[in-house]
Amino acid sequence: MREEGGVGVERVTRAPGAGTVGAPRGRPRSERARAAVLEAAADLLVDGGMDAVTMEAIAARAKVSKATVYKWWPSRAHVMLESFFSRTRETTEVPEGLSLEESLTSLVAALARLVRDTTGGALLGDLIAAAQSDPDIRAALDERWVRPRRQASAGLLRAAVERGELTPGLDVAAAVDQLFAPVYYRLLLGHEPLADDLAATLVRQLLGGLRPPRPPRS
Amino acid sequence: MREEGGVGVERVTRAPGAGTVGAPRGRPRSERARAAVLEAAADLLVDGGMDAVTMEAIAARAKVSKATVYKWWPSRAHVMLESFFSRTRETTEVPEGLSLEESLTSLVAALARLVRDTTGGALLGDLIAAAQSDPDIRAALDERWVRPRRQASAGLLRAAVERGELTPGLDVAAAVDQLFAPVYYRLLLGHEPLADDLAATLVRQLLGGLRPPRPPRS
Amino acid sequence: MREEGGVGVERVTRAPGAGTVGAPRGRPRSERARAAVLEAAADLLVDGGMDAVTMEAIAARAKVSKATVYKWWPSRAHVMLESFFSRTRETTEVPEGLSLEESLTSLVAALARLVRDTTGGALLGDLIAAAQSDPDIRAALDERWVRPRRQASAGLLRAAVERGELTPGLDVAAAVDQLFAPVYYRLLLGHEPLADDLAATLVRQLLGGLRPPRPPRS
Amino acid sequence: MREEGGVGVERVTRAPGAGTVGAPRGRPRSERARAAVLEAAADLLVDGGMDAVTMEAIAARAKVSKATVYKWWPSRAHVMLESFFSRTRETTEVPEGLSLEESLTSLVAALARLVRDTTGGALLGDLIAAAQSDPDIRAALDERWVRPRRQASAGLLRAAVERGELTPGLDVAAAVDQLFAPVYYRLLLGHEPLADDLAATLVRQLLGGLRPPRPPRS
DNA sequence: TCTTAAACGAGACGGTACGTCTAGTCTTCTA
DNA sequence: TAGAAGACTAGACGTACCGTCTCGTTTAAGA
Repeated sequence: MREEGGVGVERVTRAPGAGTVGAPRGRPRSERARAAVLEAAADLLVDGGMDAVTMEAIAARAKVSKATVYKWWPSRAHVMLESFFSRTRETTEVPEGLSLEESLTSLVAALARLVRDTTGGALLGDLIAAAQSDPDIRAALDERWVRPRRQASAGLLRAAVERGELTPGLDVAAAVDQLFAPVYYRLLLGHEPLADDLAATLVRQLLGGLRPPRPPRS
Repeated sequence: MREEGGVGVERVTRAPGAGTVGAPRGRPRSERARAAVLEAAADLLVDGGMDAVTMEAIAARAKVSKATVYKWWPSRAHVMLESFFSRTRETTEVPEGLSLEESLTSLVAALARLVRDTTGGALLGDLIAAAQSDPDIRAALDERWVRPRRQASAGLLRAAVERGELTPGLDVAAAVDQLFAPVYYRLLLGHEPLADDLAATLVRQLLGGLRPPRPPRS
Repeated sequence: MREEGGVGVERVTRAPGAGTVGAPRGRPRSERARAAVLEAAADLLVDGGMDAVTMEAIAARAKVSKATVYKWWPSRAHVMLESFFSRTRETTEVPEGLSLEESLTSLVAALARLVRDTTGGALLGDLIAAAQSDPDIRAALDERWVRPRRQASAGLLRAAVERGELTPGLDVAAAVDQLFAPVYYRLLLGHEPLADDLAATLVRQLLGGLRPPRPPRS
Repeated sequence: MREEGGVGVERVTRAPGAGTVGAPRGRPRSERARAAVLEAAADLLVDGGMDAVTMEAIAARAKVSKATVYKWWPSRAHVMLESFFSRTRETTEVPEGLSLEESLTSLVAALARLVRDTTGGALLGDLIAAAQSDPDIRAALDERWVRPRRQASAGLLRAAVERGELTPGLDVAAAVDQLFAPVYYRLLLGHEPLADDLAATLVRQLLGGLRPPRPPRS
């Protein structure tokens, strides 16, 4: 029932191959319906919490038939997934000419702002929750969200190692987690606020370590 | 309706206070039913996933009336919460005589083992998921799970600062997150395995930092 | 589990046998509880309808334990049955010295007044309803309510036949029904009101027939 | 919520009026489901008594979802009501050319046979019982069952009065009750059997009265 | 006075049905 | 062919009442 192995968010209506494919037969997919569904899902989440986001409610709010929703998204989590990506045009790129510390801080801070200041935060939390019981969601989150961001940071770290700026024995995956995991952790548990300077603190503490700076030499 | 602000797991049948409290009236609560429910919830979770843990299924498996389940737990998440705590007799204590690094590693490793090797891992993941839409669960998790563990580590760190072993400018909360959050993160997203040496790596990298050991002196 | 074949309303606490039986051991039955239950049942019926008369509600309203109710009455219908009889001290006797027509009218009118003007009406309707699915109730109603009243009227009719006042070919049972059934019918269906002169009309029409008073003589 | 004042049994799918009404949108109602429910209800009643007719059991036996049953009938009594009418195609018409006595006997006997010999008897008894606590049922029974039958008989009686065959002072409503109420009475209480000749007896006794035929004239 | 025994209150328990809700699917007509 | 409308099956939800049970407490009569 699930085609193409997982969560296809961007569906290609026609194959863009070389040969003339001919116009797609029949009524084309309604762009209005697609957008309305994604917006309805986000709206419902924001002002009713996760439990309010039912397929029924999405269809009703988007003024779309339930069958139409099911036709294009296999579950409500998939709707939220696409809704999340469609409104999160956040980039993983980093400005040129920054120091390692500045670059990493920029990436972590971008995530923290997204989580704290936009509806994307709630969406993301609920998606991670949904991932606990839906492997499909978990895979999609990993592929399309976690992995790209981790790779960006991992790339910076590896380059720094090669430049001799970081220690060669570095466990890159663990280091990346030590920068980003706290943000997710605070999103999900809420035990501490996501302060403005959190990103800088995380980067500083990780790069520099927690030991005292340097015993004054005589 | 709920006493003592949220999820009471240990219910005191009679206050052992000074004054005579009087015997509890009526048929006493069935300990058998209580235990069966908690076990049924854990069993269902393990061999059917989160979606299999319905109140209906819990009652059926525990051979207990649905009304009895609802009488003592307001939602399935509360059942799982108590189930989790009742089978997680994990301690936050740390052996005496260990170095700071060893102590922290011990704590992180204990969490990683719990998450990776016991049913507590799945329970914990689902509880964090449930916390996204249930403030009651979130509060209970924070109070009874997150906070005690964080305080244990934070205590160690603060003591080390006072001993001069760690830098005074330390952001303790952030540091604790940098040690533990990666474990939760990997539990929830599964992007990387919870390797045996992860705890040691996390502690080493945070305490020592990522910079090369000794800048070559001319 | 049901002793003495059906609905025993008056329970004999001690056997009145020849020998002195001695007082019954233990705490005697609480007359207060008994009365409170019967009253609670009637009250609930009156101001909440049949559906409001649950064993739970009866016990609560009577401030009596549910177990106590079940100890003395096997079902709510039995409670209502006893409640009905205990507050219906209506007699089947007829004053001396009345004509047949007057006697019958008196009996029918007494029933009509009971049904129309007292809470006994609602009770009786609900008991007949309950009798449709509970043979126990049906038997009790027949034995303790229907039969005595029918026998009183049937006796009057049979005596009149013997006096030559009524036709010998009379079907007494059918005649009794033709006098009383309309009252029950109107109670249960409510298609026509229970007018004051109904009893007189029923008796007159049945005794005298519907044909014109005097066939025109040539 | 209920249209057309109560229990609508025959639902008009489309108004056949002058204006074009347009086809009904959506999937049409399943006739199979409707019939199965009605039959299941009757079957359950017959071989399990009134208490066996639960919505749950009806749905299960009809192999229909509970939601579907609730969608079309607000209570089990409504199901039984429609079930009763759908299988009771009994008429109120009377053959031409019969005497008044024969006509009335025919009507009463038809009712008695229905009550005694078909499943309609039990259905009817339970509907009258249900009417005691559900005004909706009471109204439906009155409108669709009691009233039409009473009017048929009342018409015959009134015509006879006009022909001079019956006394002008006749209370028609009471007379009709004296013919039919005994049948209902015996159905509900069961104190006497519904004998074959009951109808004839009731009619004869009412029309002719109970007094001896005619005192022999010298 | 003390023992014994039944009735009583409170209330937890295993069940069953309730009536509602959402998930998904299916069927029909319309655009 | 997509979409809208909406009926359908399946099954969990949380509640209410059922009738039973297990306590501790009362209230008498008998020892």
